[in-house]
Amino acid sequence: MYFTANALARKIEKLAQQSLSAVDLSPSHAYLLMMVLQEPGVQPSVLADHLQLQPSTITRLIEKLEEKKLVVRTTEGKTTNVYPSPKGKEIQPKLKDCLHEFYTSYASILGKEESARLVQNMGKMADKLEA
Amino acid sequence: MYFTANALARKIEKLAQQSLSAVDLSPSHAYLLMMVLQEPGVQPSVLADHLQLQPSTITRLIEKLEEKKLVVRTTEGKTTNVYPSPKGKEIQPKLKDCLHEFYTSYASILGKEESARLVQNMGKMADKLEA
DNA sequence: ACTTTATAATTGTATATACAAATAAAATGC
DNA sequence: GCATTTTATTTGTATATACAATTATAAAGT
Repeated sequence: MYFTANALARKIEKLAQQSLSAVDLSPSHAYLLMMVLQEPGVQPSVLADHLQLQPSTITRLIEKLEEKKLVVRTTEGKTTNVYPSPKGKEIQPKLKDCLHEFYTSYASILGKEESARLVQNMGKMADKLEA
Repeated sequence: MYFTANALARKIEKLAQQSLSAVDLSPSHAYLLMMVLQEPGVQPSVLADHLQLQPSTITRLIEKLEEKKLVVRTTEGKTTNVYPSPKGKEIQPKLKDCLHEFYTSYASILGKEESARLVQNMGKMADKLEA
């Protein structure tokens, strides 16, 4: 179980990286940017929740995207909002294409239904391990 | 898919860590040591193969176990052999218990059959992603 | 209103893993 | 039998993520 779960995660990661090479973003960065584009002003805590990553990790990801001038951060009191920059908005279509390519590439390898089922099962398992 | 696979891997990792706290080893170290105990003199390349990790990662894991005096390495020509140390042999029963506890803990959460099926499916998927 | 507690985000540091380059030895081709 | 290629391992460096501690602010209790 331990190895299988990890090996799969690493292989999926690799596949995603390949699909995303056109936008020069790691999978996590790409999904984070996607969320910011879909929900401008979203807070880090919300991102952490959706992406299932620790807040500190989110901070680091945002920093990287800020360096690349793809997002901007504004802080007001204890809350921070993350917005897409013009450059970030610009690459949205390309990004969407890449993410879709990632989907089709694993779906073609595993089959649409089978991959959907696997995702569902893994999710169920992850949920149960929550507690 | 991307997040689910990663989230699951991280949660499994955590669960394994908890089970292994009694032997103070990370899951990877524990499984590597287990393999060395079962096959004394095993080569890094074989370990890399079985544990599905890069050779460089195996080297790093062995280094750590050597520091802890749990294994020893001998090099002859271009091949290296890894053997358990007396201390390594000593903790074998405890290690076995911990790994079994890890198994029972996820099996109890997910059900025996369901977890077996998931492992199988993830493995199949990982294999297909090989190429 | 002031103290206490809870929440949001960040920073410092650590771990796991990988890739690419370096070494070194063995195997192969001619 | 030497030159070339392949194989095994290690080293240097980079990335992703986490945990624990810190900071800063807001909320709640009295």
